[in-house]
Order: sequence, then C-alpha cells, then structure tokens
Amino acid sequence: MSKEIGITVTKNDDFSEWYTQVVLKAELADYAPVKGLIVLRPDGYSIWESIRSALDEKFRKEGIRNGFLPVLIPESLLGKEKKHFAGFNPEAFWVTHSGNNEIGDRLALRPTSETLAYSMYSKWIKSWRDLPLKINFWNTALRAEIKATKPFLRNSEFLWQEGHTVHTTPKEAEEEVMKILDIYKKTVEEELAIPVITGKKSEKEKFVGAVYTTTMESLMPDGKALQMGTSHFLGQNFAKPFDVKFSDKDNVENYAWQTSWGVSWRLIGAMIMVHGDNKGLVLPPKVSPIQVVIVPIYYSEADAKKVIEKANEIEKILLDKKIRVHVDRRSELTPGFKFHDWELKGIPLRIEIGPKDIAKQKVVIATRHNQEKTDLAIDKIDGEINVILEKIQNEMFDAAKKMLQERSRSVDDYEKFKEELEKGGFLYAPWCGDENCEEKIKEETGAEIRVIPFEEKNQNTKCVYCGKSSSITSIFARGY
RNA sequence: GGGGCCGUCGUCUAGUUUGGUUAUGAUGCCAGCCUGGGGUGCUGGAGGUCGCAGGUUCAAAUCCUGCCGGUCCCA
Repeated sequence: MSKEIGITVTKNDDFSEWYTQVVLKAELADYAPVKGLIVLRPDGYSIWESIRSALDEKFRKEGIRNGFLPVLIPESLLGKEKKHFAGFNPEAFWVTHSGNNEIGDRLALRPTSETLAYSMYSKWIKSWRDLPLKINFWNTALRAEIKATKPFLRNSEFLWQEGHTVHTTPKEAEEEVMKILDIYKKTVEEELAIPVITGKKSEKEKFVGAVYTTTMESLMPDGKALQMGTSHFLGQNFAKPFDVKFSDKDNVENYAWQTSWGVSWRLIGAMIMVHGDNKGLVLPPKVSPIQVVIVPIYYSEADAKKVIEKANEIEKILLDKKIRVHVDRRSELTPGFKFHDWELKGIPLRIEIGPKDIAKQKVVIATRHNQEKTDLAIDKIDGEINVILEKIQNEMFDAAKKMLQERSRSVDDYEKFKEELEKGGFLYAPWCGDENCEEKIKEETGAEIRVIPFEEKNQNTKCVYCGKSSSITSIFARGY
C-alpha cells in the first residue's frame, strides 16, 4: 500500500522511471497538454528562483544588468548569420499567421536571442563610451523536442537566462567569457552542490556562430554526462552581420567583440539526479523551498497544545535566523505519514517534537541526505541549525564529488576505451585534435567529447583513436 | 530519422485475447468518529464523455483507421 504513494522503483534498477516519478511525485513539475512542454509547480519554481537570485547577485557585481526581449523573432533577422540560422532552423517553432492572415516574414519563437539582441545593440552602441555593454535576459527559449522528451532535460520550452555582452577588445570579451564560466561553476557547486569540470568544447560541439565555447560538465549517477552551462566567445561573428560597431578613442570605427552565455532549468534536472535517492528528492539546503520542517507529535489534547506551542516557538527562533521553516500542522495525518511525505519532497532537515522530547528539553533532528536521526537540546536550536544546514550542504557536495572522481579515469588504448565506456563515467583520453577521429569515436562507441578540460596537463601521448601524437586530453562520455 | 510498448474516476488497476445488463477493486478525496514516536481503523458519501475523432456492428472500453499524449530501444 505504502509503495504506491512513494517512489515505486529504485534509482539503480530503473533510473529513467525513477527520475520521472521524483519530478512528478515531489510536485516539482507536471506535464502540460502539448507534447514536450511541462508546467513548473511552486516547489519547482522556488528552486529556480533560488538559482536565479544566486546568479543575479553575482551578475550585479560583474556590472551586468537585466533586460527583457520579446519572444518573436522575424525570419529575416534570424537568418542574418547563416551558420547560426542553419543550426536552429530545424528546431524552431514558426508563427505563420495572425488570426487568419498569413504573415509575410514569418516569426520564430526564440530558440535563443543573439540575433534580436544584437539588432538592438547596433542601435544603442555608438562610441567606445557605450562599452562594455552587459545585459542578461531571464526568459524562456523554444526548441522543438518531440522525440525524446524528459522533464527539465529535454523540453520544447525551457526557462533559462541568456547573457549578451559587447566589448571593445577581444581580450576583454574573452576575459568576460571566463568570468561568467567561473560564476556558473561557483553557483552550481555552492548552491546545488554539484561538482563540475570546466573547459572548452571541441569545434564540432561548440555553439554554432561562436568562435569557441567554454562549458561546464557534470556526471549523472547513470554514468552519462550532462552539460550544465556554456559561455561563448563570439568574436565578431555577429557584430559584422548585425553591424554592432563603435567609434574608438582614435575616431576609427570598429566592429565590437561579443560574448553570450546561458544556464537553464536543466540544472534542476541535474540536482534531482545527482542527489535523489530511493525515497525521492534530496534537496541541498541552499535551494530548498523549505529548509526545516517541524513535525509535532502528540497523543492527547493536552499534549497537542503543549507540543504545538513549542513547535511555534521553535519556528519563531528559526524565522528570526532567516531559515525557511514550516510547521506541519495537518491534524488528519500521522507523524509517520508526514515523515515519508517530507522525505519524498526532499526537505533537508526535519525536527520532530513530542511530549517525551519536551520533558527532556530536546528535539529529534532527522537529516534527509544521510537518513540519520539525533537529539538536539532545545536551547541549542538557535545556534546549531544553521551549522547543521551548512554541514548538510557540504556533505552533499562531497558525496557528489566523490562519485565524480570515482567514475573518472584515464585511458589511452582504444580497446580499453570501448570497454570502459560501457561502465559509464568520464574517460580522459588523448586526442589528436582531428575532427575525423572525434567523429569516428562517436560513431563506433557513442561517446562524444564533452569537454577539453582547462586543468589537464599537456601530455605527450598518442591519440586514442589514430595513434598520431597528441597534446590534447579530452573528456569523453555518453551524454544527455 | 527508424522501430516497439502503453493510455479505464486525482493515482494505481480488473475487464480487451473471444464485442452483449448498471465498467472492477484499491488508494486518495469529503463528512463524522477513532487514532497518533515511520505510510492508522470504522461508517457513510461524492467522483468516469474507458485519451480524441471517425469507421465496422443490432450492440464497442473491447475490433479497424487516423490523430493526441506518455515511454523505451536503435541510428
């Protein structure tokens, strides 16, 4: 009986089904009537809001401000940069009519806003004094995902932010690319407790229209890689077709240098996969809509009054500490039911308080991520809860990091490569840099170059595929 | 891009092979009581265009076609 309420499969046995059940049953999201679209419910949206606040704060310090762009982009504009257009055309949704009237220049629902943003930028930028221009946009993007959809990972519409900056020099633009990637890495590691590897994408995998793409990649428990965010150096690839120019200090007119970058609600999907367990969602304290849930336990009316009073007191203490706390006052449910319920929803810390506890001036503390229960003296709540929340956050990150490290290894022999790939995870392998080898490896094994890590030492070894000398160590994996 | 599987009150499900009264059960929901430290028990009640649209038939949840949605595998 209890089986049907909670998650009915284990994370190990049926990862895909497990994931879907967690999303739906923890009430993060639900399916919309149109294929490939989902509805975010308040708990899901709240997590997104936390991610957004964390990023906004860092963006602000970087001198980036928020703006808003419309969702419709005329085909004439989208088509101005040819490679870019070719890349997005197959997955664009097109608006062809207004009412019953056909629209001459049909309108794309934005797959991304480079073209629209830069057509505006060219109007706004006249002089070097207008630069750098750094604007971020929180919106949604639409890219047709019809065949293989998955909540948060592959949807036809997704929440994201796209940042677009303009600079006077390539150096400054490239520095911006790196600063953003660093902001992303910090945010994902510190807020979502997910470790990432940063580096560059190969030519084949880069953003169409970019000079190069930097990326952060993470590893999911099923052994597949997930791209967590990208930051692109666009060079002058868009500045030229969109006429983004400025008069420099020497009164010479130059094309500007640009960057674009984004993260999406995919991060929520990653968080679910990395931290969740057989009981459901496990949320890092920093992004959890509720950080502490208090479950009052009582036998009699007299006890009820006392216990609820105490629960209210504790709630107030925690509220004063700016902790997101909730007292589960539902009278029709047993404590056991509530325990399961909040565990399914991933709330990181639970305080159980009953008559026995009050008699001993303590409460029971249950931590979601390691399923442990301990006692805590009531007079220590004020000082300890924040410490415990921080500890949970750190332990979750450490566990994820350990998983990443255990599943990363180096291979330089192709047979061994194929064998190891079956086990999933990140394979560090030497690569000559030739796109043919990359292509062949993808064809023969399904593995792609996820990232060419910044940190990897230059080894003098031979390409894992063709045997030619190689100085590029790349991370190969099957991915989402 | 190619192929497979699935769709019945909110949820899970019987019934579909072999068409035939008023579509089965559980859970959840509502009311009342009883309970309460890990998914409580009793009594009563509400809840369904059997995914949608056509077709075959005296008769369709059941057979056929198309579509919509979910899901998996392969490229």
